[in-house]
Amino acid sequence: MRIGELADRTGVSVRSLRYYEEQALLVPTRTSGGHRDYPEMAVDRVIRIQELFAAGLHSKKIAQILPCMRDVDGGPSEQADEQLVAELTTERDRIDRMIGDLVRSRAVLADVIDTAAGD
Amino acid sequence: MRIGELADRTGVSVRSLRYYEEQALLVPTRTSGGHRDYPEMAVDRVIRIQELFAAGLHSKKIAQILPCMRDVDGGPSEQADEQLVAELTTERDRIDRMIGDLVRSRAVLADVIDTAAGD
DNA sequence: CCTGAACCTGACGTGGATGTCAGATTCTAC
DNA sequence: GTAGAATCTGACATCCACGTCAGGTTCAGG
Repeated sequence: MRIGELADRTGVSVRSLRYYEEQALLVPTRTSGGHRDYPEMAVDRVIRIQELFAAGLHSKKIAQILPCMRDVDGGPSEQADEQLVAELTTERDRIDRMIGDLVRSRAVLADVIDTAAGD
Repeated sequence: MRIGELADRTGVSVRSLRYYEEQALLVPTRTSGGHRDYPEMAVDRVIRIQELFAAGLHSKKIAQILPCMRDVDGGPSEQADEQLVAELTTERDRIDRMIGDLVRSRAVLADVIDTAAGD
């Protein structure tokens, strides 16, 4: 599919999709005229990439993770080496703390909203 | 307490604490010589601020939220107006989606780690 | 063909929290 | 009072995903 359609279907901007290619996160094939051509599975991949960005990961690390993901269409993948596993463990722990922060912030907002409404 | 001690006790940099003052998130009193002087409750407040930053809120909105928080030492507070409640509701929903993203990303990382370790 | 929509590359701009450095002043302990 | 640590102000630097604009090319329908 073309880049515009992928953008529409994922809610991600065309600019961002070009950025993903630049960062080697999602490299499409090209039509004879040079236009980007994405496969169906790109939709899922874009969503995963967005989730990983939301979790505070940088594009370089995402590029390392993607080939190690299991649920990737088209079979298994690479194996994370020792170095990467160590880094991902650190990231995972950071995400755990971050989830805690979000849950507490969520509660704060809900409380402010409720206090204004019910009171 | 002095800014350095507050930084040590919260894990937040001195630079950030000065930024919080600039943004009216946490305004300390001053010693006769002009040094910042923070009360005990500043420790909790800094932690709350960090959590709200982690949740993707900007300093301007945090500045609006802080006076409306219930758990603030020193009694109740202001009431969020209709406009603010609407904005906070949007933010709350965004945080809910973000938590979902983080949980899924966390699972992806854990899976990559496990796959590399156990396989 | 021909036109308008969609896409291309390349480059520069942006926002926001924070790092960092310089030069001056204040605090603390002796 | 004096040295050295801590703090002060002000300004500029940084990171990084993404916005945006310019000028040109490709694509799809009539």
